[in-house]
Amino acid sequence: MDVKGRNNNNNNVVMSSEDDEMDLRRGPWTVDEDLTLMNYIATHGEGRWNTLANLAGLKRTGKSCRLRWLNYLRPDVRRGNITLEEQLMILELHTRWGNRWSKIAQYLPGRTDNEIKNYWRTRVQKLAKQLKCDVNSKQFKDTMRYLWMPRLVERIQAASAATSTTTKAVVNNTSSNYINNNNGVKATMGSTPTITSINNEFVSSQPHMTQGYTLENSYTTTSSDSFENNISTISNLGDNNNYCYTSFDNKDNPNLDYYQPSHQPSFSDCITSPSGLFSSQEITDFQFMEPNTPWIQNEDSSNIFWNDETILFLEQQLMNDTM
DNA sequence: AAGTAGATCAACCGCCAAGGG
DNA sequence: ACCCTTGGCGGTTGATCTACT
Repeated sequence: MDVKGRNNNNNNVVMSSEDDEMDLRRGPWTVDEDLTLMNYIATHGEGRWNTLANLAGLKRTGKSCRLRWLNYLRPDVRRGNITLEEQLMILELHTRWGNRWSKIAQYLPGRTDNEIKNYWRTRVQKLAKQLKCDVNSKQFKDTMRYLWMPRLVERIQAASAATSTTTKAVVNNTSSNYINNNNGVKATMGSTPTITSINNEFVSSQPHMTQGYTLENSYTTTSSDSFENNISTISNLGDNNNYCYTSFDNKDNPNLDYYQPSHQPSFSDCITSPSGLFSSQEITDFQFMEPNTPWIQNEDSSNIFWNDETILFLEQQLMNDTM
């Protein structure tokens, strides 16, 4: 991943006069800063971000450190395309909670609120614009619920059916990309530079990094939340048509008549992988799986969902509705 | 090859709530 | 009750990437 963002000009960081006095850095983080932050947190833990920034010797605000850690450096942050299942989950949760991105992110393992927010703004709002209606209008919401989401479920099934026969081969191919031993865990992505954890210390061989993540620790729930006990589980969608999309059970439960639940797996069953393609053991084998895997990037799943055919279809449906 | 427009997403901003003194 | 610090959130920006002409 390239270091990019605001004020990125060969690491020349723009500072306000106030920041200049404070000697605070802004703009894109350097690899050295990342390593400093990661190593400090590995040793001392997170929290008390302003103090942390000072003690770690980072010329950053506590807020900036917190954001960098939560959105980018955290080991369980997952990167890469939003999967079809995740898209469905986002649409579903957004109908329930609106723009409460952090809340939505809680149900998408490894995804940050920032990423979901970006997804929504760039994809969903774009589509609303293409359909010439307001993203918050009833018309658009109905279109999502009754047209997009069922269609998305179909596509998930279709994609899953196509890939299920090659799952094992994929596992074998992908696992060869990793080095995982007792001394260090290394994440690789083609020619992408790496950050390696050796004896609990992060080092970088090249000036960029990729993210590893563990799935099993990245999705948590609490028994006190009745909604979470009835969490919608969007998973196993391609499992011999035995897919499920179990509904929210609260009184303000959205109308989910676009799905056809066939069985109710346990919550943990449904979170081992977004598509349920791998067993728990197979997932465990990928402690540092790269994002570029078939069930994370369903052959550019965004295009499957947002292609011209789909847009045309939706436009026609909307036309019919308004006639 | 160069220019351009649109898409992406890391990072920042401002606001708010919680908690402690 | 008030002030200050901290953490968290949603909204926004803008540098970079990518696709297209």
